[in-house]
Amino acid sequence: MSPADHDQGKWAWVFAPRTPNEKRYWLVKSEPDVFSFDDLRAAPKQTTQWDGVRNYAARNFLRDGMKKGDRVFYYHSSSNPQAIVGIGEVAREAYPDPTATDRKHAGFDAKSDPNNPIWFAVDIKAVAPLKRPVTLTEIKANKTLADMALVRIGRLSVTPVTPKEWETIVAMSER
DNA sequence: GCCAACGTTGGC
DNA sequence: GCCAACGTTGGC
Repeated sequence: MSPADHDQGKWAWVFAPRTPNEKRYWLVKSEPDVFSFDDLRAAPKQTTQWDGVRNYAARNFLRDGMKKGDRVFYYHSSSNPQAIVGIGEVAREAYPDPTATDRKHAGFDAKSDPNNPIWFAVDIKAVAPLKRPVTLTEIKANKTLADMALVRIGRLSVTPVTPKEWETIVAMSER
């Protein structure tokens, strides 16, 4: 798929050309029992390889949308409560997901040819925890956030966030 | 190309 | 633990 394939459709803005120095925003999900925001902060260089994405829509956001320096909300799923708990940044843009071509790895996908990979990873680095977590309940209760991809397409592990949504949630975390 | 069966995610 | 909302697979 080439970037031109993203020109149409609902998410075209996510892939559209950027103005100089434009930063975009994303949300990534992790189960805290598996890898929490604190785990990320404790990792070497506070950075981890964000691999294991096996959904094409999420893959496209990750591979074609995310650029180095973009900010990401770090969301804890399947936890109590489900909430955005921290901010990270894209430390390295998309590269072939090594877990997809590793026969011994649970994420192995026989369809992914190492010479023509299907699945991609980025590196995510911790920036700072939110002053307080912003819960999914609060997000759903806020009309400004009704169109947020997190709410609309809940099961995706990588979703875009608009600047307005970003601002709104950061403000919520500060009061 | 249609669609039923199945698998996965993740909120509840 | 249940189930809604998908995406994927494979028979036809």
